[in-house]
Amino acid sequence: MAEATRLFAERGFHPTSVSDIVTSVGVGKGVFYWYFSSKEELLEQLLEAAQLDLRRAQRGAIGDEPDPMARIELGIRASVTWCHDHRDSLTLVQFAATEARFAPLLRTGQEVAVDDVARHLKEAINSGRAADLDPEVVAYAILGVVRQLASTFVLGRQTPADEVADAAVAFCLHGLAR
Amino acid sequence: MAEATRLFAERGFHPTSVSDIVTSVGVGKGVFYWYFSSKEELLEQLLEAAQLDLRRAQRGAIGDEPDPMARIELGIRASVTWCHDHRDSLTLVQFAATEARFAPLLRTGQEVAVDDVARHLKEAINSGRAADLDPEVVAYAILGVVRQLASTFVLGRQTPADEVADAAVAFCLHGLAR
DNA sequence: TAGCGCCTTGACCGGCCGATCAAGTCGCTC
DNA sequence: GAGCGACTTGATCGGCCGGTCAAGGCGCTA
Repeated sequence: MAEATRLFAERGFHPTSVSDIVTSVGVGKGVFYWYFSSKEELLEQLLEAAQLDLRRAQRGAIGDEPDPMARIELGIRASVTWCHDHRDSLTLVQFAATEARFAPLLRTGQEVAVDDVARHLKEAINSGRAADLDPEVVAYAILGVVRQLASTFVLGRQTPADEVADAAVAFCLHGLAR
Repeated sequence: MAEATRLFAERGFHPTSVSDIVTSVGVGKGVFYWYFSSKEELLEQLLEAAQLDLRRAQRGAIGDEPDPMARIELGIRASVTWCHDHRDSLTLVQFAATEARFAPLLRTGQEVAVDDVARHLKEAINSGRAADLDPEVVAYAILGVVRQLASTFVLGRQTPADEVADAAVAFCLHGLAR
């Protein structure tokens, strides 16, 4: 339920009771436990759906672009846009990452995404278009930039997604030195 | 109490009860409420102490280095090292950032650190040593890189702090493109 | 209309947890 | 040693919350 995502994101997972959710949706508590076996399972499903959706957005944006550097850029842009369009999911993911129970689930999905980026990077390094750094480390660094800029500027201030994406791409590609 | 930080970090804030803490420390519950007015206040104090300590470490590392680019590099290295030496505090900060009650406290401290970096950046840009990007945005991007690399490699795998710091500096300074 | 299974309700339960507080203990001063 | 204030104890309370369940609607088939 999208409504549950909103509530969790707005008030936090622990402070939001099952009663809150069902009241806000306008149903009885039983129907909740008919569809989900527990409050935690609901969160797991929300997280899985969010990850799936993000990856679909990334894959869609990349399409069959042949240039590995362009693929990375398109992925970054798609991620920022996705964060813009799914603020609540982003908040939820960020919370879940701090809970030992849910962290493994997220880590798995994150590793898949990182591996993807790292693959493009290896290709770019081989063709001399990218610096010869550890692709995995760089992939995590990119993830960090996107995460931080998205949560500060997209979530916090209401900066337009494409401005944020431009900044993220510029920084990731060339760093700050001249 | 350092013990409380450990417990919160290990099991999470909400799942750790006040009883857990006092039992683990080996005192009665009353003594807890003698020193802290609530469980939340304890967390606030832990967070404030952590932020203060991190900033002290950064300031100490930077010293009176005249070169703005070198100041930024020293700051990055000091941050990674601090994360290495205070894993529990880092975990705690990451959690607190996702709770609406504590986020403002953290944001304040974060803004101070970001402003610092942004100031060095402006200086570097004026002397032509850094690219002409928005200093604030770049400062947040650096923060994102440090955060992500620290939590993945320092917290997760047991990568030595200086290796992680090297990678963070290399990426932040020159990006991934060649 | 009788019977049945899917879905829904919301009062209720058991347990936990943050917070309180009456009852101390200990060390200090006069 | 009486008195006092700083500190500690742990039983106890009130409330909340995840989860259960007996009861019933509602639509279907026969």
